[in-house]
Amino acid sequence: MPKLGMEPIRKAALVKATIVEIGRTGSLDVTVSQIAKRAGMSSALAHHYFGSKEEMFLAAMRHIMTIYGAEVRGALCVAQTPLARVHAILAASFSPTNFRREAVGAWLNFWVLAQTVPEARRLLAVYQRRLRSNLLAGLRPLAGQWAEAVADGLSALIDGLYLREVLKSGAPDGAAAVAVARDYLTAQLRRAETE
Amino acid sequence: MPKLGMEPIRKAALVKATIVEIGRTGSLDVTVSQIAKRAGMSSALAHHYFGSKEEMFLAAMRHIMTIYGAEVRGALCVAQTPLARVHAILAASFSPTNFRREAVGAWLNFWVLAQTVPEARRLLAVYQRRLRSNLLAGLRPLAGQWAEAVADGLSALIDGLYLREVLKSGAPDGAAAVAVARDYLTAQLRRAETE
DNA sequence: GTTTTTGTTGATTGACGAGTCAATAAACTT
DNA sequence: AAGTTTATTGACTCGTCAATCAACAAAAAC
Repeated sequence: MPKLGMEPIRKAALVKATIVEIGRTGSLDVTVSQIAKRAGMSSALAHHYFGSKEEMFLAAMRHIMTIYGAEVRGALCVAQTPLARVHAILAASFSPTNFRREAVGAWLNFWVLAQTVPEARRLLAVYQRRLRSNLLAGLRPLAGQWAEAVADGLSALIDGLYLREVLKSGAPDGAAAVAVARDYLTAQLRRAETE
Repeated sequence: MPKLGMEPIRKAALVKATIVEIGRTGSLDVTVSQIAKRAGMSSALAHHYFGSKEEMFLAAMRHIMTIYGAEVRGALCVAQTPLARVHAILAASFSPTNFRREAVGAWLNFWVLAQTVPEARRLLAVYQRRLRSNLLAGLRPLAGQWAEAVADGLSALIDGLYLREVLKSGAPDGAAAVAVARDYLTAQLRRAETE
């Protein structure tokens, strides 16, 4: 049976299954067996490819971040004006993808993981730096010397709005979140103009 | 040995121990035995007073919320002007209390819990409504018809800034978070004035 | 064609943990 | 004084689970 070159396929399947299982249970309390079963293999094989459960979590985290990063890049490359670039980031941050159960479970639990696992914290820091620099690229032409302050506020607001949307009862409303974020942006830009 | 009237004492000790253990491990992966040991009793007794571990978590969550609520009330009652009231809420939200390891662990993990445990979600909704109404009381005289929008943005910003501060490497900086939030407030109020 | 590398799993190990139970003992009730 | 309620725990049940290992199979290398 052994086809060669299975490693990347198996690993990808495990990463996907890990994210699905975290989404299903809403916590990191998922067993390697559950993950392996969903990925169509034995738990021993999962341990063979990733040395431990923690490695699986970290790989899953990397994958979630990669997807988010790709979405942002995709939205950015069609944006022509600085303002459009910022709007594109907002749209990508509150896209339906990010509100899927698996993504929500992943983000919330990765925040928990980042408290204690240095590698998880590092990954989160990378994401935050990238978001900030993407925002800055759009904001500098718009807000000049205030660009940094606006970028800091806006990136925190993005996380906060996301948290609100995913934890409120009822379906999350990405459009509403975008509206609040744009409102913040408008207020800050108007101030930057008049000062 | 059996003194009567131990129930409230034991329960309080267990709640406190639960929060400490969650803070110590950074996750909900704490055993009833660990909690009971820290609270100075057997795990059987812990099960006797709270029927299950989940009940302990929920009691801990209620306790954290109560403390936060008390801090906000305390700060509010010395504030004379509407603006001072909003500032008081910001100060309370980013007080050193909330940046203690135990509080951080509690909040992050309660967000995770709120995904799947209805009672946890309810408690979080109560906290959010209270925060919003406290903000509104201060904002209405300042922002008039825009008060609601500003309150929504500000409360999300509070959560987002908290998340950033606790997950960044290095000690959290409450003052910096307050500064960003005040900045947002200033920008929104200026706009409300001129429109 | 034998050796090495890669893929794969069933079975096992060794540990831990939530919740229950029976038993003990002190304090209140009648 | 007998009975009831409250406090308390050691021991136990029943289950789970991460990680390892031995073994087998097929492809590649030599």
